[in-house]
Amino acid sequence: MAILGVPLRDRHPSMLYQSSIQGSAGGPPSSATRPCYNGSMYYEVVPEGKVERLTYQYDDSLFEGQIVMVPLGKRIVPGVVIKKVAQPDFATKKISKILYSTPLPQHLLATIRFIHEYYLAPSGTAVSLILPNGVEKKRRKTEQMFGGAKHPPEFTLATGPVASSSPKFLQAKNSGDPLRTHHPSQLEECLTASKQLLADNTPPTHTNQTGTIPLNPHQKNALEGLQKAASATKLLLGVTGSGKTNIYLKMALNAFKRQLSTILLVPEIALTSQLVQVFQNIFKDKVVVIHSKQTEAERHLIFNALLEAKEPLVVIGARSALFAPLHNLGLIIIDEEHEMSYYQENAPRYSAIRVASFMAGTLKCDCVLGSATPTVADYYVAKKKESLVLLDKKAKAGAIRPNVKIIDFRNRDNFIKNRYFSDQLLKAISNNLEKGQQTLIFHNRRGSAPLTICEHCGHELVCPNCFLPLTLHADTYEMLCHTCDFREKVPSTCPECGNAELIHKGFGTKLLETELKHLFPKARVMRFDADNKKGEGLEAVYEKVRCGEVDILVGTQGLAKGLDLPKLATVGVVQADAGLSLPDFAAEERVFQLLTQVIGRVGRGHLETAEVFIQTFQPEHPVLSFAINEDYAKFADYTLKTRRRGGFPPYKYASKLSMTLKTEALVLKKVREAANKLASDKRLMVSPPMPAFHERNTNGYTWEIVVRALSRKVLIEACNGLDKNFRISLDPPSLL
DNA sequence: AGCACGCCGACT
DNA sequence: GTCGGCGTGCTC
Repeated sequence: MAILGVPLRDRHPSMLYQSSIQGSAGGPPSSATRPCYNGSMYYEVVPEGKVERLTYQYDDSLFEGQIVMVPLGKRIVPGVVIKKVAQPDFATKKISKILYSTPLPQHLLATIRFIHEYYLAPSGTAVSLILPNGVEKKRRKTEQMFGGAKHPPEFTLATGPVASSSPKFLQAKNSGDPLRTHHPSQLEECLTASKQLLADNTPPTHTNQTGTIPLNPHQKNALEGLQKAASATKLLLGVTGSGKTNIYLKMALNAFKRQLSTILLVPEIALTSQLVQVFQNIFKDKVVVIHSKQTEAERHLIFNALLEAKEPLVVIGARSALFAPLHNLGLIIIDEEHEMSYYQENAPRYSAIRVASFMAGTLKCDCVLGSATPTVADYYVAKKKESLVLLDKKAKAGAIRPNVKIIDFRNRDNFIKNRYFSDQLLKAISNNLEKGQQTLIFHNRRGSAPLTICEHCGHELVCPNCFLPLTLHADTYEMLCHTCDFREKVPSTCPECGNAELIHKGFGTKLLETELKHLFPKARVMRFDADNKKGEGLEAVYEKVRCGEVDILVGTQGLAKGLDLPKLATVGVVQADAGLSLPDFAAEERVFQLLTQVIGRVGRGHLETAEVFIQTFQPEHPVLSFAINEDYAKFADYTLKTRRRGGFPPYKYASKLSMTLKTEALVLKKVREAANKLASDKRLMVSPPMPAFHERNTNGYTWEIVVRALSRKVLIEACNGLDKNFRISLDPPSLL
């Protein structure tokens, strides 16, 4: 690749077999790229940080995408070489160090630019997404790094020589297989399939790969639909239990056979051990899991291995895994694509869905979005682009539709025995207790009581940092801020007037837990929410519930994801409309998603009957009936109509501009100024400035403007020239 | 992240 | 008229 150590061209050979991006974008004419032995060469580099491209000098040829260290102010920071340029008319500093001879894959360079232009984010923040923390650091030998006891379960060090071409520390661990301890689940067939595959002794490392993933006719249909879809990004709308995983596996295997890697994004890796297992059974040591428990050094080593990998891999991880430096990326799968965790809230504010879609377009590869409840915006786009594929048959024989009952919270006759739990729900719980079956109770508020006020003077207890109401936690006798974790002992008297008339209003999961323990003294009640002790994650709770150590599980919506409990007979939603009153265009959508997930927890064919009780103040709300009837299409039509009427996404592009300053007067002045300026453009729909949902914190006061336009280009242009104090959020998933 | 720059109030 | 507080923005 090089003569006398000098590369012949700016494109690394590893990029050549890939489809080139955007024609000739980037590369200078070949005459300019000829090696230059004594003169200086100049390169645009994007350093990490809130920075754009800066020009540096270097005495040798460099590849586009090479990772370097550059001086920036008084510091030396990592950066990425973007392209070679002519000598600029200003003084330049010298690139301090070359960190890797292998450059980043071309599609990631295009992605840096995309995030900058599409989200108005500084290019340097996009670079930070790609480079691991401490790329510049020397790391100890891998044996030491991965040999410790604290390393995560999915990884282990392969000690000694291994007859495999993959990097040693990427080897998947095969001991402690959760398959042996776990009960059947929605992934059962995949597990069976992968076991068969193992029995056939045809791991993908062998070239004469004959193993196949058995697909039922519906799945086969869906796969064909995906292959025929008009655009690179496709939406797989698959109901719970329809076997989307089989289709993911099949497509990843197809990519693998073509020597191409797959990235599989999941909302939270902690809840995904089964999915990881299924992929590891098929792809063995070619599976690389990226998760939040990895240390900086481990992540760095994985980055190195991916960058240098010569063979296809399957990378599984949360949002940030999308930026894995794979040179042969051939497929992106995003599971549960509606999840909020695919949006990054801090700079660069981006949607992993949109960025993945861009990457797929760039690489001309598939991007599959999977969900039973996709966002209506993604549904709308997929349908319009003829890239929507339905998978609506349950794969599992014997799966039943749960019996869903709506209970009117306003009718107190339904709540004679208890003010939070309807008589019907209580009856179902006692039935379950007799039969040794389990109950799941959902409520969206943590703590005991979300509001504490003085009856005498009306003073409300608020957090001194966030100015948000403090929540009573009766078990520890503390007042807690759910935003900044501030805590104090419950005051006996009002801090304002000194009166002892403090009362606690509303109810949270801790209160419900206490109530249930009262109502069913013999039952084993457990609570799961963000207040659980460290180390007592969902997996641990899940295991306890599975083993039958718990009769009633109370929790927030975090519980709704991924649980598969064979003895679960009843699910209760304490107040289903809690989210409907939020002043946000996506509020109904999130309630629909939650209810659908909740209903999906039961009726998986383990028991003959399954019941869901939905208590609500708005029993006639259409979103409830769409969820109960499991009718996504009707829900989407209804929601799209209201979006069109209100001028919200996907019919208009939206941007939220927020500014935080020391004094209210100052923000107000600046925000009004900007709003007036924006309003002069008739193509824009500008909301009057509003105080933010979290109006006040220690940094000052926050106000917001929402700007909408039919054209995204118009919106971008309008947002581009604004006051630098604005935080710009384009296509925000929520306007709260 | 660190530093220069500049704008405003307090003081020689 | 000068010193120094800190808020703003640049770093090739």
